Amino acid sequence: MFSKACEYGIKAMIYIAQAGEGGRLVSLKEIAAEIQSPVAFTAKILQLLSREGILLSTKGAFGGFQLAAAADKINLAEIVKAIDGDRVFNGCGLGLKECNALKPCPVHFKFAAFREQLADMLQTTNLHELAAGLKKGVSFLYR
Amino acid sequence: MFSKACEYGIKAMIYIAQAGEGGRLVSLKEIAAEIQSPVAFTAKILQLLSREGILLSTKGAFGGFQLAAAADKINLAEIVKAIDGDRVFNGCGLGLKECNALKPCPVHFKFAAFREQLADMLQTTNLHELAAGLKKGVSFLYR
DNA sequence: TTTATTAAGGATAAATTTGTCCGATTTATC
DNA sequence: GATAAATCGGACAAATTTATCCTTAATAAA
Repeated sequence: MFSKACEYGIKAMIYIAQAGEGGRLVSLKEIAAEIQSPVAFTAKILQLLSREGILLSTKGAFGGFQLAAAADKINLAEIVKAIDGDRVFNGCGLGLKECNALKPCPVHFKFAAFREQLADMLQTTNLHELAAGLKKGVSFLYR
Repeated sequence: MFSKACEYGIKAMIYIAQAGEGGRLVSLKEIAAEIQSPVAFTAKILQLLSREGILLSTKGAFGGFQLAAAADKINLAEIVKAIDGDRVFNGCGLGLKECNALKPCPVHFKFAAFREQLADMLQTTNLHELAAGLKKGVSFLYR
């Protein structure tokens, strides 16, 4: 569904939303430990998210990352788009370059409905609610 | 969503359903040309589908492939499972090894509904209907 | 000012997926 | 029996994704 990079990216953002409340900066080391991801690879992903403007980074001692907006203003779609592009939202189910209602692949209309549901879900799910579940201990970032 | 191998596999099966009516054997060469896929790679995928029992292969001159069952008895879920395994059906959206209602990842329940819809769609979509669209010229396998 | 800590970023390596090549085998036809 | 057409299957190569290493730059604190 998503690339590994995107999975790490989503987990990192959820963790930062949960751990970075009150403007506290969260370090790469802490993030990678909490989401059980390879440190250097995670660094690349956080760099990307920073360049994309949905994360803020601060260098130097006691530096780290924080969300670029309130957690309830950042949705999953933004993160997925930043890392995996819009393949998830627009890409053809059978990989055709051009696939649309006028010249559809055989599964085009079967997929359309469901792709729309996915897009809607990603757009309406924000980091605040996901972080809340984590905080309450009803959801988990590893295992 | 699906691997490239799986995309080719689905396209190949749809094409065979359409071109192999009346028990006609369809050759690898023809299939690869029609779905615009690399011949040798497609061969591997068809071999796999044959081993999985959803395709029948015949060696030798005038040999080729045919569906192992009536087109309306083969659904997309079988093909996807044969090639990509059940990752699509069971895998966690964030890549966790263990992710279930008892120990869910943060997006588990958000994904569950939609994954179910996907599984349902794949299970209820059969090759016959997809091939029909192709035959009528309302859907396409390349571009 | 020195030191420790932290992110940035380039180069490289490992793993996986995708794709190619080629000889062996099977089968129909001449 | 020889030949041509077709799949099988193993080895290899290329491309992409995932992961690592190392140097540089920035910042806070001692």
